[in-house]
Amino acid sequence: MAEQKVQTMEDFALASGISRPTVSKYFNDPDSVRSSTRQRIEAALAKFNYTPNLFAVNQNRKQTRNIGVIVPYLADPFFAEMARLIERRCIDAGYWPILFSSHGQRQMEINALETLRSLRPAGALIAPLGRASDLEVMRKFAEDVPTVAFDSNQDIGDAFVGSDNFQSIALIVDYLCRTGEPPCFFEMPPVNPNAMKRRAAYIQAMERAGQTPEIIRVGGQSWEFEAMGLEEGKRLIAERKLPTNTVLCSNDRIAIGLLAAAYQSGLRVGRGEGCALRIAGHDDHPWAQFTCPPLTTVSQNYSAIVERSVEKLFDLMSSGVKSESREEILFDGQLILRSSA
Amino acid sequence: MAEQKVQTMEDFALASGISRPTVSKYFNDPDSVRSSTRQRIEAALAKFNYTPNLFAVNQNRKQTRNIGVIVPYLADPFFAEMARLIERRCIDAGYWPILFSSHGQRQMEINALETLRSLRPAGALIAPLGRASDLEVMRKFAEDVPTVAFDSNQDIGDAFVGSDNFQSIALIVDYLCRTGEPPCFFEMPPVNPNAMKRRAAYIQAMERAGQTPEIIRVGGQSWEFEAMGLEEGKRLIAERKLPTNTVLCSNDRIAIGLLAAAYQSGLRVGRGEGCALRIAGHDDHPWAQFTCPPLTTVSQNYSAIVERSVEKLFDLMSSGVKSESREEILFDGQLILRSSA
DNA sequence: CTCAAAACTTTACGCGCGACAAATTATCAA
DNA sequence: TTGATAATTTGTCGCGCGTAAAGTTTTGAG
Repeated sequence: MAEQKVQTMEDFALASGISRPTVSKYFNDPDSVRSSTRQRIEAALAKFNYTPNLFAVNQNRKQTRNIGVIVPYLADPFFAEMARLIERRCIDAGYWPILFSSHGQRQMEINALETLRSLRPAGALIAPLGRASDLEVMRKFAEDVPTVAFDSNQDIGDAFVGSDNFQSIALIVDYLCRTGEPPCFFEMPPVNPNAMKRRAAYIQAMERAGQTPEIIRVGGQSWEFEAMGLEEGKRLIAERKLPTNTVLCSNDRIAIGLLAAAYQSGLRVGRGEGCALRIAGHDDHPWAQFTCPPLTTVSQNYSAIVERSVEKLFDLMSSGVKSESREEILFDGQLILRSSA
Repeated sequence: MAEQKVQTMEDFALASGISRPTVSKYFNDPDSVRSSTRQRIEAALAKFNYTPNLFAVNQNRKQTRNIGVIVPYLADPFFAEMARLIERRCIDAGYWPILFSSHGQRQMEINALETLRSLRPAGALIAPLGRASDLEVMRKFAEDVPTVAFDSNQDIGDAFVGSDNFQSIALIVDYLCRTGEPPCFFEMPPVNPNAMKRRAAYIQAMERAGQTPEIIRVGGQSWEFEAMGLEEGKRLIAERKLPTNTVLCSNDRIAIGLLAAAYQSGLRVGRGEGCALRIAGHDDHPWAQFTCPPLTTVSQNYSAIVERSVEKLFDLMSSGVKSESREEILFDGQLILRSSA
């Protein structure tokens, strides 16, 4: 079989005995051609292993099928998992997700936005860095590209999808108050609005329960939450500065660090007899089930958040009009009882 | 200021008073134009915020500046970290890394390769899934694109960069034998050659030390190593089937699961008095320092592996010729002593 | 000031494909 | 069989840019 090189759609059309425009139509929507034609094309496809040149395709299409996905920190399994779900969902819908990580750095986020823009994406799903974000740049981006924000509500994009921190934090505060000493609150660094909201939600929930809020304050902009939880935790334990024997951590990564600190300090964590400390988290991080002891926490509804984000984005993309009002969609968290609290 | 729309390079050239070919030259290499010209262009750039259309650029360039990066499982922080380092390195060198995750699935890896191919990348850095990989497809890909494989040595690509499992496993086996009961070996699922090599290395090291190898066998192709370590570990402990009081895990994620199993079974882990079990891992996973107790392990030289992979790829890209011999570059591991063993 | 080299401008072509209009052919119901 | 309709073919244009050739200007050394 003389396998001539089939590089262009022209070549392929010739080789398969179909005209180029029809082949083009097929690639845009396989169901738009007669089934007999489709079969002939697919037979040729199997033989020649041709793929349209994505650059040429996207240069000419009015709208590309690219969807940009930007997450603040890919080494955080929470975002890795979200990214995984989003990718799958987009691919299934016939789109091409392109993943960027800001790696916790302002400039990387800006770069990602610029690169993304030059790809003329049909839409974007963005979890902003938060305080480190350049909102100006992001707003300009969102003016041109349908954008859904998730996780961190920075008032950018045409919609936001995330968790209701006030509901979820209240849930676990109530649980902790009901089953033992009221919790103090181990903050995460104020990198994004979630940090602020969770703190406020904690205060609100404590006051409603008639308790005095106690907050372990944390500064900085670092995303190395585990290290922070460990170091700060060791110090607090050594200096006996923990206000109560129950600690609610602003997120699970902080809790993982604090669990390590407790272990290294010889404190037994849990809600049973002989335990000196209760530790709870927030997010239901993929590895919260493997900590020692397994972490009691509030789950974020990963799949619901992804599902609605993508759905909302597709709506925006197809409608074409910029809605004047920014929609905010919040999902409830769920109590995940394990043995750490 | 009448800000006319500057969309194309033509517009931009007109607006900045420079000819289009010169502008084009500037974007390809800012140093290739006279500095006075460069300043004029950059002044206009600040004013008009123009970016060349990536699709048009890449369609015409003989070689794009895209570099494909494929990892088997992005939710694994080891790969997340590797991806992060690779991305940074490529961007610094003026390339555009595009990240794909196979999510542990054969078909996703094939898709990634196909999508990547249609981006006509200048090169690719691939950590293959391993046994689940379609080697046929991968080899065909590597015929057309300069490819460096890392982490998992599947005999594809023009070079391989990774760790010397025989060196690293021997290191920790010797340490464990020297300081206590010789270790048994808790396998990872045989997803890739590393699994096989580490097992073989363990056997070799034990025999050289005059000890009898004891292997806890694991099957399947799952990438959920922690869950496997936890469940299998609980079973083994409950049924008292652990051959020795020292367990060397094939990687840190297995060890994290086993640590959780030990904790939940009430076994104290460590090398001190009153400890029932020693557990060691392999890789120096980003979170090995936060386990309870902190994990003794062998580190992989992340930065060296990344550095050499990227360097090797750039060599291949610039030389243009396919070297007839496949180079294999292995780095030594280093003993990381913490308190789990 | 002179002159060659370097940098620039002008002009033109082509990349691979989407999109469209007009002409042709295949399909299916009556 | 006929006609209407859907599907396909033919032909043609243009997307935004890289690239090359040929002509023009600028630069800097002597």
